[in-house]
Amino acid sequence: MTSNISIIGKRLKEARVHAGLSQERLGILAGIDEFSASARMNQYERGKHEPGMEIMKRIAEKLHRPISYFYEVDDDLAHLIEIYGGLDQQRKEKLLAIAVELHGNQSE
Amino acid sequence: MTSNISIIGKRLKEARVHAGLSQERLGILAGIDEFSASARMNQYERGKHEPGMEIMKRIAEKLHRPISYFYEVDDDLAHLIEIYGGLDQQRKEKLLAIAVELHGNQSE
DNA sequence: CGGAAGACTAAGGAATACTTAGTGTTCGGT
DNA sequence: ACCGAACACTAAGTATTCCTTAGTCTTCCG
Repeated sequence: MTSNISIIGKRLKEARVHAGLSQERLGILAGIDEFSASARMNQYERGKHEPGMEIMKRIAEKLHRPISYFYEVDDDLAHLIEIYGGLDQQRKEKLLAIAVELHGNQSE
Repeated sequence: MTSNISIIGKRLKEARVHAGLSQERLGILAGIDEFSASARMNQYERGKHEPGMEIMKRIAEKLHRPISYFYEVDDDLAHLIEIYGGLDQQRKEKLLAIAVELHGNQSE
């Protein structure tokens, strides 16, 4: 069992397992034809093929993560993105405001 | 002149113009062959074709943004990602800690 | 064991991206 | 206004990658 080669595969697996879905089921939920869902999702997860953005958007929805999560290579940033996606609107705004402020007083 | 159809195109253009680069120059910097750099970058920016993740990584580097920035559809989150990318390590950690905390006291 | 469920793969046909060879467009200089 | 340069943009064909099909392999549990 070799380690994951692609970032998309790594993120996909983490989020799918967390959601308690099989590769095939997730693919079907995302609108992939039932006869190819298993193969396609496996190819994405193993890094054999890269999904297009349209299907990736639908997968992200079903896994309750922002789409950018699946493309981020930095684990800390991926984590930040994941958390942001789970916040309510008020806290999203607050977090963004804090980020802007942190950025501001870095420049001077 | 119609508006941008793809998210990648929109983010790409914003970041490229901000960096003061031409489509061709950016493509060459990202390692694309000089004879096709202009066409390819234009196709990405107009949403005609989708770049693979490898080339997208190199483009992101040259534009000093995290790769996830180019895939995020939510403008606020894209902004957060952009800011995070520009912070020093200490502030990155601080921001992530704040996010974790915000997430924590949301649950109870 | 036998069956079911999930993970995974090779191979070929289908779809998409990349290269080539240009045409538009904009703008500064004379 | 004209010219040239730089940049933006595009059609079309070839090259490359993905999607579908048709399975195998593995694990688990009755």
